[in-house]
Amino acid sequence: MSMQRRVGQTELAVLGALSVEPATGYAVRESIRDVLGHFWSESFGQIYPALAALERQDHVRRGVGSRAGSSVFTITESGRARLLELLLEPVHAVPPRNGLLLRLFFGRTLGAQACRELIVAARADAESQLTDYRAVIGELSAEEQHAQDHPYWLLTVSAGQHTATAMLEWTTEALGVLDDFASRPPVAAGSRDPK
Amino acid sequence: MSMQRRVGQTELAVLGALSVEPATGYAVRESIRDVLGHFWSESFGQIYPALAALERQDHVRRGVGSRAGSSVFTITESGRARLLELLLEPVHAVPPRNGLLLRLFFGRTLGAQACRELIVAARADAESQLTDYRAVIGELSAEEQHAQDHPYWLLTVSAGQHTATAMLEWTTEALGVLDDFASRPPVAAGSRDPK
DNA sequence: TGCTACATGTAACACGTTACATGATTGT
DNA sequence: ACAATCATGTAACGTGTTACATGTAGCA
Repeated sequence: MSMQRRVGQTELAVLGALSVEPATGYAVRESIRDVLGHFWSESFGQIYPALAALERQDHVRRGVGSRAGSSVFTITESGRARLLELLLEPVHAVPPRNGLLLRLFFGRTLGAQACRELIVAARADAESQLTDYRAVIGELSAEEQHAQDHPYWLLTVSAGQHTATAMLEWTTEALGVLDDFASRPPVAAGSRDPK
Repeated sequence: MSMQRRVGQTELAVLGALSVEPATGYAVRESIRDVLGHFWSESFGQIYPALAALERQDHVRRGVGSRAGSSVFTITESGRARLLELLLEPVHAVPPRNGLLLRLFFGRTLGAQACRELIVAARADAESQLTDYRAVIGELSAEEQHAQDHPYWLLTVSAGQHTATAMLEWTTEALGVLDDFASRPPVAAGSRDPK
């Protein structure tokens, strides 16, 4: 009944980050960006208020940091319980908003050339993602700290790899389709059967 | 310099929908839901203000509908120009927020069983999507109206198929990994090499 | 000396959903 | 008569980003 402010998913991400190790707000954002970056993001504008709220509820405790004025937050027992509670909550599906596919859908208006460029960019994107994933796997195998977490972390990387590979294959196919178009004489107004 | 209200991507989706055929606000939402549903969504709260703004800028024109009080919006020439302009704008990448992968990342805390359930649900999701895509392709080949658009529309469906297939394959792999865990005796505290 | 990275926080803004208020039309 | 669907619009709310204001610490 206590009207708790909903910080929603941010609370989960922040508590999760702190469950790995204590950190400043700044460092929380860094680790979310660097470690969860492929499937999650948070901004300072969310993180600091979330930390303040978590502190009020005693889910994290504020300690003095190495630098003047900086605070190191540590997750409490009640924070770990809260984290589990949040993890067990149903996944809130975000409504899809894919700007690339939206543009492609109106490809006739946009023009085949511009579509081609969009797909080429998507292809480059998928390739650079795959490079990133390989690097992440390398870093992961070369660390002993959180060995028990590794199988789960690798699962999330694998999801990214599957998705990026799928995008790569799709762009190849799509470019083929588009090239077939380009090689066909344009049918401006009337392509009805000539009786 | 005219301080135009940013309706952003909604403007693009609405103009796009109206570029196919004139429609009421209600019908615009229906077609966005039914046709672009796999990669886009809009709510009434966005659509009606967007239509009003487009009308003010003369990008659409309001006509009387078949029902009392209903308005049928038709895209104007300036509206088509605006649509092309919006289509040419760079794709605004949305920051990633994948609740499934976030939970999986903290799988050690969440527990192997709950992770399994999440993945099974994701699998069912991917399968139902694939069924949908096949149905969409069927409907598409059985219509002559917008034949010139079909290649582009099929491209967006193909993207969905590639992604859903990738998810399906990933879930299979992930369940395998998780089952390997479960069959191993749990290592609660000390798994250091026994000297 | 000055740049960059570390660090905290707030305020303004943009965006999007949900719920609400209202009513006509169609079919049973 | 009543339910479902079509139809329009607004208001409240939640959430998330960006920009701003402020300052410290390390290093070249």
